[in-house]
Amino acid sequence: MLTIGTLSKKTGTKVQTIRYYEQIGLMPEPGRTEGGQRRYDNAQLDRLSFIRHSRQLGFSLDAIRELLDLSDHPNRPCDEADAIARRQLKQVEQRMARLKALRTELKRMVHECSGGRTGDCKVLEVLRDHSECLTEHEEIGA
Amino acid sequence: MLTIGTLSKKTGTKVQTIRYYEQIGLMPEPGRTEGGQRRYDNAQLDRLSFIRHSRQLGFSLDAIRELLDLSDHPNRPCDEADAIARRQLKQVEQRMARLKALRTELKRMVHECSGGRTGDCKVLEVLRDHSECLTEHEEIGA
DNA sequence: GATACATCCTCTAGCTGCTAGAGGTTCAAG
DNA sequence: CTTGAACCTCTAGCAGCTAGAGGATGTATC
Repeated sequence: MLTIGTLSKKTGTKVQTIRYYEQIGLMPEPGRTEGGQRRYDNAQLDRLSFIRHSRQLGFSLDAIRELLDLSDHPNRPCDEADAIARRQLKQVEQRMARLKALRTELKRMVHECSGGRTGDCKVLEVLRDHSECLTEHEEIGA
Repeated sequence: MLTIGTLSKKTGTKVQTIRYYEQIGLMPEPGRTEGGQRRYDNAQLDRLSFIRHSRQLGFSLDAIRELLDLSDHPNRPCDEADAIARRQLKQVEQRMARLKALRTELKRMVHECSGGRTGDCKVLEVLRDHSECLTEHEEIGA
């Protein structure tokens, strides 16, 4: 029987976050002591590890909900899990492409700054005038 | 004299967002008509373009606040603007590195999935057991 | 059995950066 | 003068947590 604190340490998830996962139905309601404190078993530890690892790989909580559901039904075909992972991969690739364009632009800004007064600062100038950019970049909402 | 809608179209910023920027003090309070509607001038259009462009380059609203302040004082040395841009560049590079590790892992997961039942799905298996990962990856909070 | 104190509990509010909607007013064209 | 698009304010919501108040519990030690 594990306390929430132990679970927290074992998975690297904050105590508050574990309670939050329970609240949104991602973690099941655990057993309680007479005094009302949560006690977990190993299955729940595994589940939290799964969640945590999926988060590290960038999956949304909604995607994780689906993945957990699939994981709970070993006899279903796994196309769906595969599709979710592919979707995630695609997203990651898109984000990388956008970041690449940003990096180019930022590098250029920084390299051209000559260290004078803000009045002639290349960094600020570029921000003032998008037409000075070589690449299209659209980071907002990434 | 520009309406908020015109400003919105010219900069690609939603009307609500412009009002939000005003609320948090990023945009100045504009003049108003007798009836209470906002009217902007070109200086304010420029300012919003600056904000918008900076957002596209991934700067936080706090960073933009600093950059705007620097831009308003052309006689100060521009080291600071340069530092903010360098910081941003560093962040972008860190995020790219993290995404790269993720991509590797996701690719591997997807390629190894043989299309059977969820019980033997490689995707789910990897999520269950971090030790199957080749790389360290820590996306959370990216 | 008493005491200390770390850990637990619930609840509310806050973070970033918007976005959406309700319910009502103003402006400009015809 | 009427219509209808665009404006106004206000509140609440999104993801995914995180922090803090104010109090109860569990366990180790004496």
